[in-house]
Amino acid sequence: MKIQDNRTENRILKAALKQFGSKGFDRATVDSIARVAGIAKGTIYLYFKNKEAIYAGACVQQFDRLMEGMTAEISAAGSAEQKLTGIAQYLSSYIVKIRSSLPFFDIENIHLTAQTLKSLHSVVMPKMIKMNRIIAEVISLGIKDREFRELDPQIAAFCFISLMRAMFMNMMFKFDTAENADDIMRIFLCGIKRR
Amino acid sequence: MKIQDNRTENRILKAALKQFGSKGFDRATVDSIARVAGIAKGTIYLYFKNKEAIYAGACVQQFDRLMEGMTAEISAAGSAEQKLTGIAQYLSSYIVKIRSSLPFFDIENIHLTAQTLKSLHSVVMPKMIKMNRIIAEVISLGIKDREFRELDPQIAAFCFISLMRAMFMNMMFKFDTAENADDIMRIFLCGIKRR
DNA sequence: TTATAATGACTGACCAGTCAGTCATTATGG
DNA sequence: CCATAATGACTGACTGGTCAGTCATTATAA
Repeated sequence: MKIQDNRTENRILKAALKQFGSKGFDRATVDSIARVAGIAKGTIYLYFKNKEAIYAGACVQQFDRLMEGMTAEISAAGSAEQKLTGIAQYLSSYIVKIRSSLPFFDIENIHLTAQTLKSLHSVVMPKMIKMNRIIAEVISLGIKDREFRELDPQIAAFCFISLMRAMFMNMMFKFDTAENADDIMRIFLCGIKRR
Repeated sequence: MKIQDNRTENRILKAALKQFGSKGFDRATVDSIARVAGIAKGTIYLYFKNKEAIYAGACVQQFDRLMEGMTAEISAAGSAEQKLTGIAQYLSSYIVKIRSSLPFFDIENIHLTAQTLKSLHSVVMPKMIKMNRIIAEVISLGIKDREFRELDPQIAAFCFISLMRAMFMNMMFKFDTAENADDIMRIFLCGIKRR
């Protein structure tokens, strides 16, 4: 009962990720989330106030997991370039793991959803800003070490994240990613490295 | 029904762009499109088979307009770098013009929608591929002129478009774009230029 | 007068959220 | 050790509201 609490909530979030990921907010039904989670619809409302809250919950969980893995990569030894490459690889492996729910990570989709569903904005925005800051810090480090040229780390971080995201979204629709990923990374790194 | 009233169809598409742009496919109602267009709902169904067809129509119209403007920039004199900068500026001005409907151009949103609404996929995909090819051709030119280094033009084009899109989406939510745009362009150009 | 264009009330399907009731588990007390 | 009571997690039929698409009717123009 008490212990199961967590299990049930997690089952809901897992099902929600899958449903929202594959169908988007509006087309995923609470019924379908319940069905995938293997529980009754009513149960969901014991754990979440409404549909938006389910979405927000899944969002926060995923962002937190991503952030955790990224910070692990950053604290590993190596140059700034190596850290960025490490993050890219980590993201890549994570994304493969949750492949079928990938569209959930379409940040612009989150943006859009957050715009429509006001309550999401306050939950998701800080996470996105934090993620940008974490990358920006790595780039700052690279600039200080004269590894990268002098540029605005925030903007470079924005480019990094945008390219990552675009690449993964692309991966969804074609299946020719492996070598492209390196090429894209190279363009980005050439763009910020000292020469 | 013989000679379709072009004016009415255009009013519908214009209203559709606004509604789909600000609310997304599912939350924009056909009623609201009719209201904005200043006609009755039934009239819409004289011009479009269903809601999807309205979306597809607006999509195609916007892509075509964009493509037209881009090819104009490309045929202007100048280096490949100048052409790319020209395209970026054109896109920027276009986007400012249709500001309130910007999310409509969230390509990943289209991706998502297209996945759910299979019929869209076949309409939108070729346009996206064509857009990528147009940019790739400019980059190929730059490589041939030894302006850019040897790299896969398709992938570089993908990076260019991804960064453009991300930038414009960002513009939607913050308002600090003007100078950022240059910085982002510089990172990209450094990434592909010969050194 | 006739053909065509436009209208908007209506329908049927769908879905978020509710709530009265079930049942397995745990607590109590004799 | 057993019988009864209390708990609360879980259920799913139901409701109220929304919206895409239809069609009988009306307006317009030729």
